[in-house]
Amino acid sequence: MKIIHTAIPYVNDKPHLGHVMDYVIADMISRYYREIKHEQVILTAGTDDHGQKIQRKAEQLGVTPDQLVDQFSPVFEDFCNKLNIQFDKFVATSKYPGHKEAAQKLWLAAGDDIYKAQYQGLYCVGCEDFYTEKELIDGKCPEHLVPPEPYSQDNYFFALSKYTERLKQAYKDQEIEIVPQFRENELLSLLDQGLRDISISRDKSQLSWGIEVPGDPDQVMYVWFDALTNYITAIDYHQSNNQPLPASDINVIGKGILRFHGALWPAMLLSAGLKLPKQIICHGYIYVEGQKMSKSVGNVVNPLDLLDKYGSDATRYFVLSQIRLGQDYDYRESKLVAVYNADLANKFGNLVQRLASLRSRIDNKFSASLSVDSELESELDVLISEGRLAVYIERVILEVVKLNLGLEEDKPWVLLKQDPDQARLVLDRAINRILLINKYLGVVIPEASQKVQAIFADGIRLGDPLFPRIEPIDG
RNA sequence: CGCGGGGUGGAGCAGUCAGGUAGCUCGUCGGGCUCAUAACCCGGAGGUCGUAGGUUCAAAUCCUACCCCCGCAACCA
Repeated sequence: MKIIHTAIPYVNDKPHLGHVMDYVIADMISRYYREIKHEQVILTAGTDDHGQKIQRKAEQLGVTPDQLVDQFSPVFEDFCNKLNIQFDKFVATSKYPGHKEAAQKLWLAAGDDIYKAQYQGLYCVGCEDFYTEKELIDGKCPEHLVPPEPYSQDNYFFALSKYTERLKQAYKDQEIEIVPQFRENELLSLLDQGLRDISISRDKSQLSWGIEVPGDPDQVMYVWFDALTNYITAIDYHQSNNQPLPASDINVIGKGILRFHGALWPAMLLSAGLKLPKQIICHGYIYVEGQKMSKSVGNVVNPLDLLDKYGSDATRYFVLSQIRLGQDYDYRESKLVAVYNADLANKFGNLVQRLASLRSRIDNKFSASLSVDSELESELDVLISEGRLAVYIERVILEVVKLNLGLEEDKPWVLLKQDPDQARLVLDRAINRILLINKYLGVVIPEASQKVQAIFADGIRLGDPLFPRIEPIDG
C-alpha cells in the first residue's frame, strides 16, 4: 500500500497554476502504483480552512468564516476533479469529520514537548494580527499603513529545537528522503543552523476561527497542529486506538513549505510516537514570462482557463513533461502548444490514428493481446521512485518514436497490397505495442488513454484525431 | 565570507554524481514518402558547453578563482 499526500492550500483565493503541480505530480505517481503496479493507494488532498486571514476576509465580506470556506473549499475539490486527480480523501480542515479530534489528539500526544511561554511579535491593532518583518511595507502594516507595535502574549510552544539531532540522523540514515537531492541539502544546512522552538497557538481574542487547544478554552491552534495534521486525519488517526498508524510514503510539496514538511512535521510525528514519512517530493514554482505571477503585473494564469481551452490531458502532460524536478519553471502558453503538438499530436496521437486507419483496411477483427516489457517497466519503476517524471515521459515517448520508425521499415501500407497476412501480423504487433505504451502514458493523460483503449477494444473504431493539432503561438 | 539553483548551436532543455566521438524538442534549409493530424522519414547549416587557470593521454563533466541571472533567509503555507 502507498499513502501519498498533496499539500493543502490556504483557501483565501482561487487555485493558481502552482497548485496544478502538486496535484498532477502526486496523481501521476498514484496512478502508476495503482494502474501499473496494482498496489492499493490512498491519495489525499484538502484545504487549510482556518486562520486569521480567512477570519478577516469573512468579516470584510460580512459573512461567517464558515460560509467563506463553503464558498472556496469546493472550488479546490472541483479543480482536482477537473484535473482528473484521483484523490481518495479530501480533508477540508474545518469540515472533515474527525479532523478536529485528530489535531487535538496529536497535540495531547506531544505531551511535554508543548509548553507555555511568551510570544513576542509585531502586532497591528487595526488588523488584530501579528506581522513578520517581511510582510511589512516600509515597516508599516500593509492595510492600515501604521507601524505595528511589539507585543507579547502567552502562547503554547512546540519544542522543535530538541529534535534537531534526531532529524539529522533521520536524513543521514535515509529514513526520510527529500527529492531532489539539493533540496535535502538545503534542509540539512537549515538543521545545521539548529531549529528554534515555534509558537503553535494564539489567544482566542485574536484568532477565533480555529481549533481550540485541548484543556485551554482561551487558546486556539495556530496553523501547524491544525493544518499539518490533515495528513493523518486522512488515515483515521482520531480513530486509531492501539494499532500503529502506517507511515506516509510520499508528501508532494512546493519549495516554500519545505522546512515545515522536512523539519516541523517529522518532529511532530516523532513527538507523538508516530512514523516518519518516507519521501518528500519538493517541486519549484511556476513563473510567467520571466516574472512572478502577480495581480498587479496582470500575468496571473488561471489554470481553469487552461483546462477549458486545452483540456486536462494537455495541461497535465505539459506540466509533467516540462517541469524538471525541483526547478522553477517559466511558463509560456506558446511552450504548452509546442509540446502538445510535438508529442501528443504529431507523435502519439498521429501514430494511433495511423495504426487504426491501416489496420481497419484489412478487417475489423483486431483483438488485443498485451505483452509485457519488463525491461522498460523496471526502468520506469526507478524513474517514478526518484520522482523523475519528465524523464519517465521522455522515455515513453521514445518508445512511440521507435514504433513509428519501425513502420517505416515494415511498410505495412505496401504489404497491404502485396501480402495482407503479413500486413496483419505487422500491424497487430504494432497495435499491441502502442496499447502497452498507452498504458504507461495513461498515468499522465488518463482521458486520452481510455479513448485509445476504446479504439482497439472491440474491433477497430476509427474516429476523430485524439489530439488535433493546434496552431502554434509565437513567443 | 548566510543557504541554494542556473549560465550548453536562434529559443527551451538533457548530459555533470560514476571524465573518452556534444544530444533532444522547436525553428531554419534541402530531399523523400504519400498509410497517418500541413503528419511522417532522410539529410544539411548552426555550439571554442559563463570567464580564467589547474589535474589528466583525454574535461561540458574533476579542482581553484572570478563574473552574470534567479529563488530562500525561520513563527512566513
